[in-house]
Amino acid sequence: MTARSSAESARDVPEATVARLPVYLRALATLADEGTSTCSSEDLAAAAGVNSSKLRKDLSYLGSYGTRGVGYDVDYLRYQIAREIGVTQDWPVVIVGIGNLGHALANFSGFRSRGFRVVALLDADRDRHGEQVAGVDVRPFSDLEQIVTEHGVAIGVISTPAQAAQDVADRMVASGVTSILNFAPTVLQVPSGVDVRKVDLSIELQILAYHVQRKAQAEAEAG
Amino acid sequence: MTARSSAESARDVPEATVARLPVYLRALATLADEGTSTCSSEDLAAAAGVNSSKLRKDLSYLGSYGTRGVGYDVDYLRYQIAREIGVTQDWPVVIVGIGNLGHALANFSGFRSRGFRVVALLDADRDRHGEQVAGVDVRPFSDLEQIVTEHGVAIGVISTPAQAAQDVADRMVASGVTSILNFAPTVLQVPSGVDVRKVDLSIELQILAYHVQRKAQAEAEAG
DNA sequence: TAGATTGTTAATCGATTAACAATC
DNA sequence: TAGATTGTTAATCGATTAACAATC
Repeated sequence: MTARSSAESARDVPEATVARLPVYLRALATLADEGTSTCSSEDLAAAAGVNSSKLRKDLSYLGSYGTRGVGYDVDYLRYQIAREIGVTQDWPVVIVGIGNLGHALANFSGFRSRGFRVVALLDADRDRHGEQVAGVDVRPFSDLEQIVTEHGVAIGVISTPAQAAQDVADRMVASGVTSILNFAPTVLQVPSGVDVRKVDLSIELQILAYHVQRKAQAEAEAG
Repeated sequence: MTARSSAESARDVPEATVARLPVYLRALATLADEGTSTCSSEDLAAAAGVNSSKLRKDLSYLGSYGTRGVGYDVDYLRYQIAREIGVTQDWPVVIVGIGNLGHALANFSGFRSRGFRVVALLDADRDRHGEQVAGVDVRPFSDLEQIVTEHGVAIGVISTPAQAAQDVADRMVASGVTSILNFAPTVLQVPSGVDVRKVDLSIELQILAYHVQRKAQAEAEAG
């Protein structure tokens, strides 16, 4: 619909690349902590666990931030990637479902250090209201809309049981949340334009189990 | 090296398909709970959140378990997928790092119901030893090798801080673990033949942040 | 200049999807 | 038989990778 201004950095970073940018960002942070000020694509690729061709291709979608014959300035590249992802600012996040997992998420230190700020913890269970987790009050789920509006929350985290998740997602979307990280083991239906990413422990384990079984079969056939 | 016996079910299920099989399995379980005994690829695809072409293509790698003009028998297909993944048996799992997240994982009920059994919880911190979490004793990390050998553990879960994770992975691999689910925010180096899957909260949030930012930019340009 | 390393090209590989023949 | 739905084909799309020209 809108003609893309050629002045702004080329959009249309492939999804696979977007998913790796945070990995590069972390690898760069580690290199910086170790006192490294310059690195080659080979160095950074090794730290990120990818091959250097892929790394250079990924970075090429953002711009030309390296120097031929020299490599990349760690701090500079770090800033450019952070800017591309959008974590030079802080994102307010709301967590719904303060059970075991919700507790762990609320206490997760990586939140704050990586560009996110937990502005509210919500739970449907009255008995939890008023309780403090990681210095934040647990409040009624019905406060969702007010909190989202007040803090301009765009990202919601769902750590409720599966049967509550769809309703929570619906309420989040209705309140203005456009991106959801779902830990509940269920498929969420959301309108187009809303992004959902899911983290599912038992799915991950089942994928691993498949490979264990396959390796065992391969051995049985070889032996 | 070994000629594949043509009698056994065709191996070489694409990785993308393997990652979806557990999703289908869960959707089938939901359908079964609702009393559905037969479903079309359209029904199952909707429940799994994929399109039906993809579903049928995925299932075709396992065999021909449907009936043209009719659909799939829910229980039968469920068993066939469970068998393919390898979750008709129970897999012993060890969790290392019993902090907030480790607690949540140990208490996770989906473990048992989905083909996994937590046989040990290990932590380097003496103060936690003897503590019980979800009915399982927390034991010293040095017990790892004995436990892996005794129970034939192939799958290990790492929920330690980042700086401990590589050492834990090394010790797991040395003990005989061939598949690792890593919750620590660090890239693990493992020998070939060992599978690692990682779950990383801050990476997931950053991917969402990127999309929120992109949507905001698109709106700004349109408006 | 010579050596090093980026950014890009082009070939390859794997995944998705629509369409439809096979068949219940 | 007619209608429904699978399993498969083939076209398309997106991701990966090696190779190398550009250039510091």
